[in-house]
Amino acid sequence: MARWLFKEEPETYSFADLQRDGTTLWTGVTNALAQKHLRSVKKGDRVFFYHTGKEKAIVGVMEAAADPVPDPSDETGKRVVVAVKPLYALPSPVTLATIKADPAFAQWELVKQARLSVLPVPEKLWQRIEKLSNG
DNA sequence: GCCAACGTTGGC
DNA sequence: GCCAACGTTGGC
Repeated sequence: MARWLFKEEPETYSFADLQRDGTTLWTGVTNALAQKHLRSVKKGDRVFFYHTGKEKAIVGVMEAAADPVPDPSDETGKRVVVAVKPLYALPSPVTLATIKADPAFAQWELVKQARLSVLPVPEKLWQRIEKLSNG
């Protein structure tokens, strides 16, 4: 099972919105590298929900509810979207500042490439974030 | 509000 | 097909 991080502005769609809806289609990813990552997602993969913008923190965990499917709104037929469902909110959000302060994350794309909206999370980093969240 | 990073566009 | 110019994004 692979692990990922998806970014979204909470003003646009927050983790609370996802918990309310029960499931949603993760759409609007247009960047080529982000799309490449998105196509690699498999049903059952775990995904961190990162609130970008003002908040800049990982706030929850969700799960890919299905494999990626073609984006119906994309005429080229090359883009995909992924259905996700919420699993649980993190005990406490893990902020970007916390992540940047920890050398373990120095090589991670979240830090190195700020504008990437879909990125893989190495297993060790995932566990470290869960640990940071638990205090 | 500014600026750096990066992606995209358009002229050649 | 290259690359400069431009626009957008996201962090500070």
